[in-house]
Amino acid sequence: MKITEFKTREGINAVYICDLDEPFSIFKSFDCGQCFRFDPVSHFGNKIEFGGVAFSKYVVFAQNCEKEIIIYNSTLDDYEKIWRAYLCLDDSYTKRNQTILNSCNTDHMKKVIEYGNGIKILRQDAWECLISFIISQNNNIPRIKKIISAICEKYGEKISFLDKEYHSFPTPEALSSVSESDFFALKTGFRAKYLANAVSLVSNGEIDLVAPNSLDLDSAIKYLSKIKGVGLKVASCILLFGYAKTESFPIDVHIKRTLDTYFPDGIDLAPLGKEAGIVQQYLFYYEKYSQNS
DNA sequence: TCCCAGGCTTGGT
DNA sequence: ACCAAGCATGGG
Repeated sequence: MKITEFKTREGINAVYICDLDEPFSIFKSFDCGQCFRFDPVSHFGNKIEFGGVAFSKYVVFAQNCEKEIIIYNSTLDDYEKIWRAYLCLDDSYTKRNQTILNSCNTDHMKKVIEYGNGIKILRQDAWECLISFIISQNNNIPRIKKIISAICEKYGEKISFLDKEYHSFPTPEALSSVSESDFFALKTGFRAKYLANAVSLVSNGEIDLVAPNSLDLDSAIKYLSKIKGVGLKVASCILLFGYAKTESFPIDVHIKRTLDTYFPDGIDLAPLGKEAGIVQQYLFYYEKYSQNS
């Protein structure tokens, strides 16, 4: 893996990473429904570009071949402090894929790993995941994105990049004075009261978002379920995407369909261990996006 | 018009 | 412990 910093014609700092140890798909990783704040863009003329805000910074992740990544609007320092972990570049999915096949070597498993190869579970901010996945319940991805974007525009900090304005995801403090009816006005529907409850529990300290880090999966699910609107599935998503608990296996309607079809006797998660969440993501991506599903 | 969407809470057995 | 209804909204 080789990393260099450069400046674009526009004078924007960027980081170029090549000779990756394994394939990485920016497209799949940002298209697979795990994060709601990135969209395809075409600022710099690369084959694939996804732009969005994470950790209060606007960035563009770009790619022309599977063993390179370009991060625009990032310094080497940002890369070390934020994006390396965010993109999960210190975690070998080649090894994980092998571990998966060792304990579950079915035709369908081989197929979904192949189809989803290059997906990485992004290490997102826990607070953003909490709010985002409360919004996600009984909802579809385009509308989830729309609502989150509205919340950021209204309550986030302005971030400008190439003459356009973007917005950070608002902090708990920034949302602490937002009422249920304010959330309702943003088309969150019956989730408005859940959001108000989450904001209040986090900002008054009854819920400590650092705590789940030192809890095992089941205890962490119980802990987060104290928040109204957080049940088994939402908690599982928050822990998988916001706490890097890759043993977490969220079951939504797509996964349910997959399990009914391909694992009629149920799936044994124990042998999958820390790979269960990766398997879940491969299954989800195949079920939702493959023509053959 | 009905069905579905990265489900949860509530109130009934 | 399990089950169904209800919940807001928008797109197909």
